[in-house]
Amino acid sequence: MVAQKSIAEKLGISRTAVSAILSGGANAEKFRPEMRRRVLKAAEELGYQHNELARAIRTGRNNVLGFVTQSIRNEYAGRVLDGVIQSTAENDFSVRIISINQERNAPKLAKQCIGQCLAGVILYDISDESFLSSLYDLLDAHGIPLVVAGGSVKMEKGLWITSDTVQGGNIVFEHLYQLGHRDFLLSFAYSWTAYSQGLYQGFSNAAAEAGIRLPKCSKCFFHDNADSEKIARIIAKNRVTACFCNTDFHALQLIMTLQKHGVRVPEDVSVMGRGNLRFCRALNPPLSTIDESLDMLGKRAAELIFERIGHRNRIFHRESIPHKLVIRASTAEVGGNIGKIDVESRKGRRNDK
Amino acid sequence: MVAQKSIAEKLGISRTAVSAILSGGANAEKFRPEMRRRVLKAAEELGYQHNELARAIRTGRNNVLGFVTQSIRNEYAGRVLDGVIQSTAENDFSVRIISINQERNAPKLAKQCIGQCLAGVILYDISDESFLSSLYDLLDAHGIPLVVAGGSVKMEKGLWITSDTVQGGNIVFEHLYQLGHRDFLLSFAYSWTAYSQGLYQGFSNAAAEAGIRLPKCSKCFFHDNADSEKIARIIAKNRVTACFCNTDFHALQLIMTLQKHGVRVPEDVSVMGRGNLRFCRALNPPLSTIDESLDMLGKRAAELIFERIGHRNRIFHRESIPHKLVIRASTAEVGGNIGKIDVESRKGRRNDK
DNA sequence: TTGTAGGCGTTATCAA
DNA sequence: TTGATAACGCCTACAA
Repeated sequence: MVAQKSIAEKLGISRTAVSAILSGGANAEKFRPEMRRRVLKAAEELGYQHNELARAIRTGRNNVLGFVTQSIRNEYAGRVLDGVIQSTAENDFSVRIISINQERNAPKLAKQCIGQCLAGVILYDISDESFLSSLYDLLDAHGIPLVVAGGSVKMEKGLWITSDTVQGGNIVFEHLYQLGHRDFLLSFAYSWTAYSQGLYQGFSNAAAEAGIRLPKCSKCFFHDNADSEKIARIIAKNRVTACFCNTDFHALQLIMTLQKHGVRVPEDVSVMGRGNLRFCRALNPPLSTIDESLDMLGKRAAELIFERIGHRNRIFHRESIPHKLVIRASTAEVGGNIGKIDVESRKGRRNDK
Repeated sequence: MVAQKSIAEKLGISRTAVSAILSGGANAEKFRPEMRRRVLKAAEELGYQHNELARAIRTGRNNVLGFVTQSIRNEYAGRVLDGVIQSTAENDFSVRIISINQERNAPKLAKQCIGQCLAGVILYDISDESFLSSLYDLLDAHGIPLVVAGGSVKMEKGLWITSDTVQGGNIVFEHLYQLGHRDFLLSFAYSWTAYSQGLYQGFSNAAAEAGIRLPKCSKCFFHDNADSEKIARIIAKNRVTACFCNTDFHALQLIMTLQKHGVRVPEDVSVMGRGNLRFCRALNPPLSTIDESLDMLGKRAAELIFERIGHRNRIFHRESIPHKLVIRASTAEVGGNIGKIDVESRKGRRNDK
């Protein structure tokens, strides 16, 4: 390996000079242009490669961020990571992936992060409170900032960045309400998560403001494919005209099931999802959904770390990223087809638009 | 930071002893159990954390692999990365992500890899030959092995691992042929890639062996949603009973378009995709497809690097991973519905099953 | 069985 | 403006 030493020896100058010039900071300015040119030229000729590890060990800072997640093989995590990478690339940092399947071993994870001298750690989609808490403490003891992204735990320490779920539920309601819908079904998977709770809260708050008290059937959960049949039956029985699913996958399943039973989307029932996954636009009808701006989430997570690096005081910070409404063709105005299908179950329907 | 030095000072022993004992190898065995216990206990008490960077700089090897890709936000790359991570975790390595959007700057990338003392580099889905070639040379000069995964360039140096596209095309044909299909349409996006070429070759080879000369209409390419209308028309006109799309996304689009026109899948036309993406099982009908075993691809890529570490001789190695057939409900036996729909365009059809 | 000395490549500090 | 010295944390050879 060609190190600074080789250059110094070749030119017969000190290693100090070589280091200062190659690092290119304010120190390099002090040297004569002639000297600088000679060093740079020699470095080029010898094929010198800067050793980041040596720099990191000396300065005590390694320009690497850790990205911890349960699984990287889903589109959601990929988008967050993409945002993190964008931000780190701009700041000459790089990203290390740490995948902890179901394991929640804080000391072990902290050991990895500290051993690699990470400048900061981002967790995505991990919501085990005691795990997060002890991990935060362990890293904090070494001055390593931790950002929890997309988690749904309430903890009064550390840096947090989440999607604004309440706002998300809000804009879904507004969109559907403006289309004239008054009879809703919320079909949620993972209903126990804070994420789902937030969406529901945002939706029902907005509904309340609009003078609509959600009937019992409007909070309803399903978890697998089989249950989308159940949802379809509930929709038919309860004269529901709009359904909000908390993932695009579930919206997809529901649309397929509805269509199988001859229920048209959006003519008979409007359907919305969440995520704006890549397949949404390929569907028929293309799926209306809300987009979490997950790349922005990742980007901000990295930025929060950059802001914290160097400050050792414990700080509590929480911020959220708003959802964006993505209107496609799976949602439409209500009313055009009432009475044309499934007449019996709809005869008592009020049209309170 | 608590280093070995602190432990040595506290116990009044040499740093050598501490290092040997903590590293836990054969050298540790030489020390008295009593001594070992004392050191381990002190390490625990003081909160000692092993510094990987210092170890790496001393030994010259950093247990980190680089994973380079254009974009990490798609399901394909995520799966490969997942496989890489699995394999690295087993070997106490970790993974660094390097995202190079459209940029193909080999010297810059090599600099990053060398500067971080990476033990090896995996490229996924990058097919620029001159870029790959010079990157290989630059890394090779520093003894860093490079694995090209999923690329489609033919180059006679380095380590290569790809999906067995010919075999993939083969099993698609076999599956459809066994179902009685004789009239095919291949609808490919990115048709210029070696990947697509391989699939086509595998399919047509198998067809030739079965005594079927693919008619002109059997090689047909489309790139966006609008064109799936065109494909649907071609299917109707040419009495096609089975269609193979080279991505699940395109299969999805096609199915949607066909259904919109009242063509039933699989009763009227069988459709296959490639990728086994997550949405496949949520479709109606669930999509039959071929799975590339991308996690296996990533796993093998990492293993190839582990095998090469330490050997500095240039070597050429190429291997491929077979596709797996995933049969769902979008493919079915031909014949049940011939003549029932779209009679005009089908009346001349031969049933040569 | 344990300790000493030296070095990996870099940077910080201080002196010249 | 440049150089000498030391240090970061670890490991390896060799000596005791």
